[in-house]
Amino acid sequence: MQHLARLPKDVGHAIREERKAKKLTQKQLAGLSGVWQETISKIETGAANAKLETLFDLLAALDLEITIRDRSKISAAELEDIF
Amino acid sequence: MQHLARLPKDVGHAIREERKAKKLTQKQLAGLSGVWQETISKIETGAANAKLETLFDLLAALDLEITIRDRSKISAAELEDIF
DNA sequence: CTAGATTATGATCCTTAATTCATATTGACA
DNA sequence: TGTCAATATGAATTAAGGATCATAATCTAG
Repeated sequence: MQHLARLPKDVGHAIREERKAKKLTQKQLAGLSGVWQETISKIETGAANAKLETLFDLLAALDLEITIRDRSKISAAELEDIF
Repeated sequence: MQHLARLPKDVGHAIREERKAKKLTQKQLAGLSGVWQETISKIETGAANAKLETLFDLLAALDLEITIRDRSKISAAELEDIF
């Protein structure tokens, strides 16, 4: 799965979906990432405006990365449909 | 162009490259995004650990978006080579 | 329904980002 | 080289995130 994000809350949603897809609880992700469960909760629900470092700590623990690209680009989801 | 980011400084580099590709000065981007020139400088040079909201303000002004995906995915750069 | 796990929320403390102003450094170019 | 634009840096202030603890609310088997 790939997640498009244009707003901070999109990031929270993506984190939650990826965490659940990997069958991890917030507490487990906290252990893996070094970010507190309470903080993860706030980020996932959109109640926090996380810092980049915190975001990347979570992404690394979930084995995720981000790509930055023009909005006009053909979406990767479309490419995925092709492959 | 597409930029892979796994660390905060990668984001700064991407912002700088995209800003220059669009022939904008930091001051102009500041005007478009509402983020101060000084702050943009610090983010681009990696001297800041920006907040998500600030990042998205800059991305929106540059007409960029981010996607979150598994690290193991075939890179978009590779797909771009195909197309 | 109930117990235990999971997630959310609230308070305090500490740290740090962003703003703002001032200025220094660097870069481009006539 | 000298000048002006562009970028970087530093200080002070304000605002907000993250750590931490406590606990409430919610979800989920059994």
